[in-house]
Amino acid sequence: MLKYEEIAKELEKNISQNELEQGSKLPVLETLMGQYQASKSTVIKAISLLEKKGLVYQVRGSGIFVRKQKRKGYIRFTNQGFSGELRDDKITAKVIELDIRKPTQEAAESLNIDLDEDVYYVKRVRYINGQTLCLEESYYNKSIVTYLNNEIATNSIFDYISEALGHKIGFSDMYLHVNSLTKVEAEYLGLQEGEPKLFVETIFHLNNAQPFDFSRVTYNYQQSQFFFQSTGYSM
Amino acid sequence: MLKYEEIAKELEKNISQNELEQGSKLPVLETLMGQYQASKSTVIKAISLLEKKGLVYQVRGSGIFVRKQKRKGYIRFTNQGFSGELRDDKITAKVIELDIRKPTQEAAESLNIDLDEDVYYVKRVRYINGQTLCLEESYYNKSIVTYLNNEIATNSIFDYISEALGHKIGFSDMYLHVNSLTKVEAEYLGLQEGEPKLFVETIFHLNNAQPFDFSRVTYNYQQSQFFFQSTGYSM
DNA sequence: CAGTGGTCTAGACCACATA
DNA sequence: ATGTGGTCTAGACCACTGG
Repeated sequence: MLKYEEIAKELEKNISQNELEQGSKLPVLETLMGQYQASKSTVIKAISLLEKKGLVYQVRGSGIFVRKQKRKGYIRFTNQGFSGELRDDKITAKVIELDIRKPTQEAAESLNIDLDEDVYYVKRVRYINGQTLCLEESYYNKSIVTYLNNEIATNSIFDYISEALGHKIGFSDMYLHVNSLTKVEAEYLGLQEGEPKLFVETIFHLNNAQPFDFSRVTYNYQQSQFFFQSTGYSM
Repeated sequence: MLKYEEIAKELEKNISQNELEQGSKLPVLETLMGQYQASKSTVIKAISLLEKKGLVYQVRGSGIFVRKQKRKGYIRFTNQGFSGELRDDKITAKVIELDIRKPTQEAAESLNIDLDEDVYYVKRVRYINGQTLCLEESYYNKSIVTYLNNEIATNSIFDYISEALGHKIGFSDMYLHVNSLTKVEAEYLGLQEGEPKLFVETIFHLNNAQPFDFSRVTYNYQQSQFFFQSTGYSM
């Protein structure tokens, strides 16, 4: 673990342990430099990381202050997308389908493969604290995600890909829509046809930019309360 | 303008002018250092900025590559929220109401003011390329935003706040829901009652963390196609 | 104008990707 | 093994805030 990550982690721990309120001032840079035996740049880098996460805000010439989320019960939406953060809640999944097949046109384009290449297709319903959260269909490029089974799909597929298969997950592109539930979708989510839905398509890439997963997710609007922190207004 | 911002701007210009494809490799760091007469750290900082914007991705030990958006016609959703980016399209606004009043309970809490303090209330419909984009209600803390009129509200209120009033806009907290349109909302947006909507509440803060604007925005789902780029998967 | 955060540099050294 | 990106440092200097 890098030094600036270490420092960021420590600071984060201090903030939550001491239950610092919004607006609380952190120690000045020089103090932090001494405390963590690090150079100014390194400390600033650590703090910028926290700023990116939405935990602090910096005011030039004044100080570094704690930032807090006002409302509770919202799913945090970060630069990693939702899924990276859902680990905090009790998320479970039920696998509905899992097989090897040929991709749809859209999946093939998104994954940058031919229509006759194999993909793992996974259809799951995910639950948050016992309620249906979303219906998910995913297409994994089989030449990258070489094996999948029911047990893996019931837990975190991404953990498996990075830990067991040793792939490094990189960036992703998300496309969001709002629309009405089809009959089939409504049944899976325990809702009524025509009720609203949040529909998110995501293309996940490896570290080296190769797409390995194309997913189409329909969210239960009753559980879909998202929180998003923006940082800085420039231009 | 800072040196690393300058470099980032130049690089961005080069990417778009040369129409570089996804995966194109940028010159190596040493070249860029020479080209812009800057130190390694400064160049890296510039590139990190571009990475944050979703324009490039970096692969350690390999290079820096161009990243491109696959689908067209989506509104980009960045760390600045939507509005920061909407400038590219033809956005217009029609003011429906504009007056000084007392805040609602929710607005008072969000703005951190008392129920008997004054706010500017603005209700607008915004259009994108002639179509209704959203219905927006905003509450501005009058002790900060001391004056507003119809003309300002027809254009960009935020430009006015930062340029004419000299305030520095800082971070914001956004809360997203999906739900169904009420009859009134549907009328403003030219849709039917019960159709889906994306509903976003945002608290905007100044540089010094003081909230100055609480807004409630209902989006026309037909125009609400958002694009979001995530960077990096850690933890 | 004092206090504090932020930029920028040169250079040592490290970590990863690719062949 | 080599090329390439990234961390880290010490210190000079700059920019903003607030009394």
